[in-house]
Amino acid sequence: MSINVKFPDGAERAYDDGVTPLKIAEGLSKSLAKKVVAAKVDGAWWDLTRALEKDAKIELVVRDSADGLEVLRHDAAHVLAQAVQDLFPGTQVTIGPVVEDGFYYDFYRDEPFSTDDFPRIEARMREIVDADLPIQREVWDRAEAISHFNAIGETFKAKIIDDVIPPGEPITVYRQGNEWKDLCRGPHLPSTGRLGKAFKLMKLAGAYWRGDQANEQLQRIYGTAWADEKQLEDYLHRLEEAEKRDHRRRGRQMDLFHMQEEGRGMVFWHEKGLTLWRTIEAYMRRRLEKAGYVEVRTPQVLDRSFWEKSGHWENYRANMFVCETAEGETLSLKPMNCPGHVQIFKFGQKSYRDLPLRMAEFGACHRYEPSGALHGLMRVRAFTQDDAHIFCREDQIEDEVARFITLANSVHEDFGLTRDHIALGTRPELRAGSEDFWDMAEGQLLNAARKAGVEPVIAEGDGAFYAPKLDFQLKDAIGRIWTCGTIQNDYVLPDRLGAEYVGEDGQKHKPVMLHRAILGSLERFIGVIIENYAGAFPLWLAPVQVTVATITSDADPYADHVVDLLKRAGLRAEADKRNEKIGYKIREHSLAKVPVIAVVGRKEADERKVALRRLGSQEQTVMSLDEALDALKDEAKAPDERRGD
RNA sequence: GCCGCCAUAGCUCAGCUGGUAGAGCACCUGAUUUGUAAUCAGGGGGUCGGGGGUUCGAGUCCCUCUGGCGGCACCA
Repeated sequence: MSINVKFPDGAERAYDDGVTPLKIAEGLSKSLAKKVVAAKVDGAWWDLTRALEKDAKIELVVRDSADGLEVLRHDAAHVLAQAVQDLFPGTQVTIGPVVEDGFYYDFYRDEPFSTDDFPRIEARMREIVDADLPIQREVWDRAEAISHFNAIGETFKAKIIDDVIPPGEPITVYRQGNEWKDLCRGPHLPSTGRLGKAFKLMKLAGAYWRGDQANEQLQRIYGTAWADEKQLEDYLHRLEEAEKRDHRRRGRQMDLFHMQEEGRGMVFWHEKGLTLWRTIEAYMRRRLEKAGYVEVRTPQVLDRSFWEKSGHWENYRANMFVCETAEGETLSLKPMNCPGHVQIFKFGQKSYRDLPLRMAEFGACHRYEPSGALHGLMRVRAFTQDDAHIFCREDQIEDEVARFITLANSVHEDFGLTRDHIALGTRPELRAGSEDFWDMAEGQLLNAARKAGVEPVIAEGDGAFYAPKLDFQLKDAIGRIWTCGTIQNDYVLPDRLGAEYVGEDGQKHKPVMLHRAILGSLERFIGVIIENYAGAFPLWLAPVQVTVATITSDADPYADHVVDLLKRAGLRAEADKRNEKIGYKIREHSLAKVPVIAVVGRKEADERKVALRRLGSQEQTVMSLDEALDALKDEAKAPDERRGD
């Protein structure tokens, strides 16, 4: 009997019964046989040494493809697990999946691991690779597998079979060498040698069994693995580059902000950082005003009874900063702006003619975040949202959401961020409202997104407890994804707080409230753009736009004059008149990422000129002062001003 | 909050197995007036995160607290 195999390019060949993908690869070319790590048979993963069972379409997966890397990383996880169990008897294995750029394995062991153990573990991993242990797939009986894993003390594996693997699905066990084996879906390499040496253990972390805080605490070892050493080096290099962009480091270097012990999760904004803030805020105000928003401001601290009415006391108390007065009142700092906005909406009567009412606030909120969640500017306890609530009729929702998507896209682009995708967070497990309500609310967001020409990626269960949401996932200059911007269609809060408007029919109706933010919070967004631009802000955002550097003190009065004119032209300019060489000044301001350095010496002063030098360029352009003022004034326009919108 | 790691001058870091703190940059002073990514010389600066313990002796070892970092959990 023979087996007919179809290749992705359409070619077909016949093979003897029992042929394996590895044999097929060997028959095609030597180099392919070397590079191949697994196969896909009729679209399903297939081990190289597993015989084909019938006619099939086959795809050979090579090590440096995305699929191939996944196989390598999965094997690396197994090699890690074997190494750990060799070195630390009594350690139980749990799960070891592939993640972006690498893999991890969760272990259960009484004694903690230390990163000091990594060299030993890596060395043992290399021995396992060198030994080139054969890896074999075995199909086990379900009950037998459970009792076997229990018998050898691998209770987590037994639980996986019991709880996770649906009955009827085959139980596959991979044997690595003679002794070691692991429950695994596969596929795996034919032998450990094929993994190669391009792997490295990266970090150690705590994790919970099945992600639940109530369960056993496990120890997670993260590693990375690549097709070859070059790729590994490149990856490590990328990590270093990303670290250099770190907003916490750059924030310090550029004197933008700092944080200190007594205010965990609270930011001290320095002059330059606040300049950046104000530039962004001013830009947003222009955008919002043009988009038909009104701006309001609501109180920082409100009585407990207020939060009881809004439902926050019941649902959000754990995250609220609560305080008491000498007179015995209990108050809370606002964790959100929405209930306050409803009060403004409710003040006086609203008519359908007032809708949609788009109410914006740069709202300073405080939330008690768990200490372990705090992270630089990205996760803080005091932050300012570019918040707004759009009160509208149900039939206006889709249009408003679509308009919002358009606005948010435009804003994000102006900060050099490109959209990766929009996520639709659907009903979470704990939620308010009926299934019908959720069907309707999710449908509205989906339709609205499509109306704006976007097909959202579904994020199952990611919605808020009262409403589904659309989250903007943005990609920065080095390809990292950040969530900035969200919109939710809330039917619950306006109802709960008694917001009403008078409709065309003269009757009272309940408005729907769209919670939305474009930047998210100013803090976090500034963190994101610091990393996106690696501190080298475009001219319109740079805290210091122009430094006028003198060559000798002869040019000091002229430098002051130039700075004065630049400031009058609306530019943020400083003079550097220090008694230093021009090379030194250039170097310093270049490292400080000042976009334009204007060098002035005696010659420039005499001729009323400046020599402009742009960040990242070695060239100097000498031009008249007036020319330079005009040019810089124009270049420093914010993107919206440039467009004239 | 949980697990692991870390905490030395303003910053980046050195300080081996315990023997009473060091570099570069920054800062201050002086000299130098300089033409496009670091001018030279001198100087000041640290209760080694806090507290406790072991020891003749602790930056170094142990305990504890605080904070930071990396994950996990959380993230309307």
